[in-house]
Amino acid sequence: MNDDMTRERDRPGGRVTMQQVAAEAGVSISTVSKVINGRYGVSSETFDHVSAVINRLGYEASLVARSLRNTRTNVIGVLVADFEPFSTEVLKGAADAIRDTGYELVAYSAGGRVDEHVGWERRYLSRVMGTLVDGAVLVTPTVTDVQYDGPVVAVDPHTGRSSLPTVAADSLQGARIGVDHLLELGHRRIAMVTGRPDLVSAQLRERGYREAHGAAGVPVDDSLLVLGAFDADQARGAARTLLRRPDPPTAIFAANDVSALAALEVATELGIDVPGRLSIVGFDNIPESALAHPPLTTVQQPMRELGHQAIAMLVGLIAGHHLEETHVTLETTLVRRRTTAAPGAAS
Amino acid sequence: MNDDMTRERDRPGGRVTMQQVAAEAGVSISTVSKVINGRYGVSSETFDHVSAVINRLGYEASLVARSLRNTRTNVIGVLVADFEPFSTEVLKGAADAIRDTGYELVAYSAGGRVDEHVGWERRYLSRVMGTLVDGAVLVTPTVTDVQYDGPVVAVDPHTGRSSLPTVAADSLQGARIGVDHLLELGHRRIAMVTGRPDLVSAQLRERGYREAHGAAGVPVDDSLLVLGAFDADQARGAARTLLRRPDPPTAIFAANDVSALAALEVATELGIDVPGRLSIVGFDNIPESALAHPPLTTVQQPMRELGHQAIAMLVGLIAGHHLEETHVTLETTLVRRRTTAAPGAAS
DNA sequence: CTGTTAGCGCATTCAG
DNA sequence: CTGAATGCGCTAACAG
Repeated sequence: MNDDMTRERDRPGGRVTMQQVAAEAGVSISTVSKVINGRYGVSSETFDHVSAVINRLGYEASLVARSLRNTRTNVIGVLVADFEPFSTEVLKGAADAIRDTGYELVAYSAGGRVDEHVGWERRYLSRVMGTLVDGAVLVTPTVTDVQYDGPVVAVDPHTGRSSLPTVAADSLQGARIGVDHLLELGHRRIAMVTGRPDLVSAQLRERGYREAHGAAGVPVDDSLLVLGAFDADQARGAARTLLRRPDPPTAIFAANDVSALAALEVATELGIDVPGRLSIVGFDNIPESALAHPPLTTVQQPMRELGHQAIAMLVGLIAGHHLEETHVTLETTLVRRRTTAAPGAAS
Repeated sequence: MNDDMTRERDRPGGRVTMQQVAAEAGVSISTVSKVINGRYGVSSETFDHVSAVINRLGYEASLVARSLRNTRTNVIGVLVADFEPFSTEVLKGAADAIRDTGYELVAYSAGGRVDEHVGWERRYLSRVMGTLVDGAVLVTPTVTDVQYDGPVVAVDPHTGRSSLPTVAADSLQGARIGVDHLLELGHRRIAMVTGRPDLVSAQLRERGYREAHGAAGVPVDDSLLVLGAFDADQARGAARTLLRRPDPPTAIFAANDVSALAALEVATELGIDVPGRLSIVGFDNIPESALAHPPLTTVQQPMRELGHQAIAMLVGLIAGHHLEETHVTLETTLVRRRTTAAPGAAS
């Protein structure tokens, strides 16, 4: 602890302000501002002097104060409900895309306490748009009335007609190939752990599930569809319900990998061999899915590419460009690993 | 005159301000502020009326303006050089830890353009500390003089004695078990693709490599140590140098998984069978490592736990608690997959 | 070339 | 109980 009063750091965290730089350099605040922003109208002598003081004090302009004053901040926001595998993959793609744009990236999350208030994206948007960030990418937004007139792009968006530009994977096609794979292996009792009903992606996956059955002439048993809501806990419950039935399914198609991994966990817990007695197919191909035992067969969606595209569109929007495509859809592919086999192929 | 009363939404993004709420409700700005912050001194009548207007307009306080005014923001910052596998895993752990704290999380990155200015963390810190965030977690900071007196915790920190509290995995022990594994398999010419020399973790991994050799009585050939700097491109170059030697090593120990994966790529490219003619061991166990062909044998460090611990320490720090341990070290374990075998075991 | 002034959106005194 | 005034750190007009 030093008692010396020579330092005038009053804010916690030891922030140095322009005020202090100006005082130290013996000039006015606005002169410091000019030096920092490289504005003309400063003698090279003062410039050097002030620069030296700035370096010595380690001054750096407060993002917040600057944001409040300026319209442009040069920062793009990625708004997520939580940092989980899907959103972080999208984030990696966004980071990749932003590298050459000159923008900085801020990812913002309320820490998963989303259910408290449906419509978190609306609140987040109000909080940061127009001040902290120049534009925002919304990852899996839930509400239907995000009628925002600023530059905003949604990834894997909600139900309902949205005026927002969107980027999403082709969930319908993806579910088709996932369920077709199971059907081709000979499965006839295929259960589904469904996703969050408010998300378009979840609805399409269920539709794909039904269409695949229809195309194969296999009737759908509606009691085999259980809500998993893209949530590990809920999906575990759903899987338990399914697998404890007197007539359990021979396969489970899960609306996302987190749910599929949960189902795999439950199967192991109940002593059900996978893929011997139960086949499981997921959706997403999050990196974690390859780490499972056995590694998960899943429908891959290009998560990073989703983030990449969203940033590209957003940057165009901010620049005032007109978007060619306002609703971009990316393809999915099947990744065969070890959780699927023909039914009754007990090991 | 009252020209400013007629002002509509001038900010882009359609942000609603207190100004507009006040005008719409026919009250003053300070009354709106009181309603929002639940301050006493407002009649329940006005309270209800103003609340109604707030809901109708969808008003939400600007994070930026509020940050500027208040000392506390209830937001914690995670500052990263880039959103890559390691930092995003730490981020997941941080998100997990923050769930019950009431804090929100902001992850900030300059978009990988770090090399332009060494010491990015110093700048980031100045930008956000004391205004946007109440405290910060620094992921793999590089400079040696981050002498910040605010609540800051470093994950996998830099070289030199740091006054900052730190959280890191036991790199020395990790490197020991990784190299021991190779030694036990019978390898005697083990190369190492080293990490970023400015990071303590990288130095310890090299030391572990040397100690393992010493303990086994196997001399170290210094020409077998090549700089990879935790960077994919650089590691690829290093691996190429190593594998094109007339007397190539029979195994490579890489300072992190990104480097190991790069080495694997080069081996494939050169037609060298892994693990038949070359064994590879990585460090980190990022999710991607299991996706490789063949899946990577690696030393796992608890990346999420790193983030979790850092947040726990930071929250304590912000609350003014005294830290029990200022330098936390977590254990590592070996994950055997398919990139290691006895030397000369050509397939 | 430099300093003074006026806010950005909000929370907090302190008068009325 | 309510509103006008002040300032957080900064930039952009405008004065000197």
